[in-house]
Amino acid sequence: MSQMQNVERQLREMILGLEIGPGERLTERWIESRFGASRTPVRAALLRLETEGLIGRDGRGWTVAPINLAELGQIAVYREAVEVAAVRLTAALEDRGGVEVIAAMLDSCDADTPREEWHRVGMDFHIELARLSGNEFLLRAVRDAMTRLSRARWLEVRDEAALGRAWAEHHAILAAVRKADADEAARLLSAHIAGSRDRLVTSLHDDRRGLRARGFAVVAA
Amino acid sequence: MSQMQNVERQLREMILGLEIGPGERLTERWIESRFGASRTPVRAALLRLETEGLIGRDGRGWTVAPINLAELGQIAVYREAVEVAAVRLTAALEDRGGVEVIAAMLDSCDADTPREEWHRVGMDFHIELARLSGNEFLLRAVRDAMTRLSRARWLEVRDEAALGRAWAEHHAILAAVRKADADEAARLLSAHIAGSRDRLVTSLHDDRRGLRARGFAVVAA
DNA sequence: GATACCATTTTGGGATACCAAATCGGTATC
DNA sequence: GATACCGATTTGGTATCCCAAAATGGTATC
Repeated sequence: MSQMQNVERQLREMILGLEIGPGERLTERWIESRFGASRTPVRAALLRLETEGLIGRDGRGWTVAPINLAELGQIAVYREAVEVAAVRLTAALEDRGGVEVIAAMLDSCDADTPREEWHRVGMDFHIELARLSGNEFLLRAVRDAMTRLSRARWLEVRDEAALGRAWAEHHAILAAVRKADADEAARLLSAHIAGSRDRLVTSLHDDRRGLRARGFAVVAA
Repeated sequence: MSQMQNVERQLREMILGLEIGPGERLTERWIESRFGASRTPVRAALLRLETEGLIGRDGRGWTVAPINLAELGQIAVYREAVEVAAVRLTAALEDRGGVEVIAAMLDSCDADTPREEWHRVGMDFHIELARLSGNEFLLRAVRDAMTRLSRARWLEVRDEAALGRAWAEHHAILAAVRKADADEAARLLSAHIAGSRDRLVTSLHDDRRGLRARGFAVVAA
C-alpha cells in the first residue's frame, strides 16, 4: 500500500473517530511526523480528504471540518433524493436477493453488540441498499453523505429505544423492497431519514455546549 | 493564482475541450513541461481532476476518462434524482425571483449565438436552477454531473430543432417553477432529462466509429 | 496594562533529486 | 516472421530542499 493511501486512511480514521476534534488545525508537518511519511504523500492525502469534506482550508492552513448543524439538514435532503431514487430502482429489479444479505447484516446486531458495530451497520445499511441499485453515482452519493454524517451520528446521544426503532425501520424498508412495493419503500425511507435528521439535529443542538467544552467546533443551524 | 489551480484549470479545459482526447494517456512529465509547473502542483491537480472523474488511473499511470455510454445512462438517473429534488425545493420558495435571471440567461441565446455559448448556457441552466434550491449538496451533485456530461454533450450531433426544443423545455420548466407548480416542474424536468439522455446516447452510439476514428476511446453501453 | 512594532519561527507552495518498477527497443534465438 | 530475453529509458512515488508569506512571541512605547 502506498504511503498516500496509508496516510489518507489513518487520518480519515482519526478524524471520523474524533481522535482529532472537529475544528482542529492540522499542519502538514505534524501529520508528516505523526505517520512517518514525507510531505508529498501527506499533501496528496489532504487533497483527497478535502474533497470528502472531512477537512477544509482555513486561509492557508488545513482544518478538520466542524460539526455543522445546517449542513446536516442539507445532507438529509440530499440523502433523501438519492436514497429514494436508489431504493426505487432496487425495488424494480428482477433479482432482489441482495436484500437478504442486508437483512442478515442487520440481524447480526443484538443487545451484546458493541456500539461501534451498531454505528457501522447503521451506515452500511444505507450504503449497501444503494449499492443494490447498481447505479455507481447513487452509491457514491450515499457513501459520501454517510461519511459526512458519521461523526455527528457518533456524537448523537441515542437511547436503546432509538436504536431499536431504527433497526425496525430498516427492516420495514427491506420488507417493502422484498415485495417490490417501491412506493412504500420510498415512503418509509423518507420518513426514516427525516426522523433520523430530527433526532440528530435536536440531540446535537441540545448538547452543543457539551461538545464545545470538549473542544469541538459546532456551527449552528 | 497558485500553480496548482492554474494547472488544474487549464488541464480541465483541455480535457473538456477535447484537446486531449478521451482515453489518452497523460504523464506527469508532459504536463509539467506543457504548463511550466513542477510536478508538485501537477500531481495536486491530477488528484483533484481524478475526483471529478475527468481522469482516472490506468495501472500506475493517468488516463483521460473515456466516453462511457453506460455511465451516461447512470448519470441521467442520478441527475434526475437530484435535479428534481432541487426544483421541488425551489418551487416551494417564497422568493422565486432567481428564476427570471435564468430565463434572461436562456434568452441571451439566439440564432447568431455561437455553438460554444449554447453549450455553456445549456449546462448552466441546470446548474443555476439547482443553485436556487439553496442546497449545497444538490448544487454540487448537479455541477459534477454536468461536468461529466460535458464532453459527451459537445460531441453530440445536434440539429437546430433539438436545440430549439431544449430551449423551449427549459422555459417550460421555469414557467412551472414560476407559478410554484412543483409537480409539473418535476414532471417536465424528468421528461427533459430522459429525452436528453436518449438523444445523447443514440447520437454517440451511432457515431461511435467516427469518434474512435478521431482517437477517442468510447466504452459501449 | 494595552498596543504597536520587529525579529524569529513556522507554514504551505513549489522545485528538484532519487528510487524502484514498469515500459520500451533492440537483438538473439528458434 | 514470431518470440523470448535483456539492457536502457521512462514513469510515478517519495523524500528533501528552498522560499515567501503568515503566525508568533517578545519588547519597547505610550
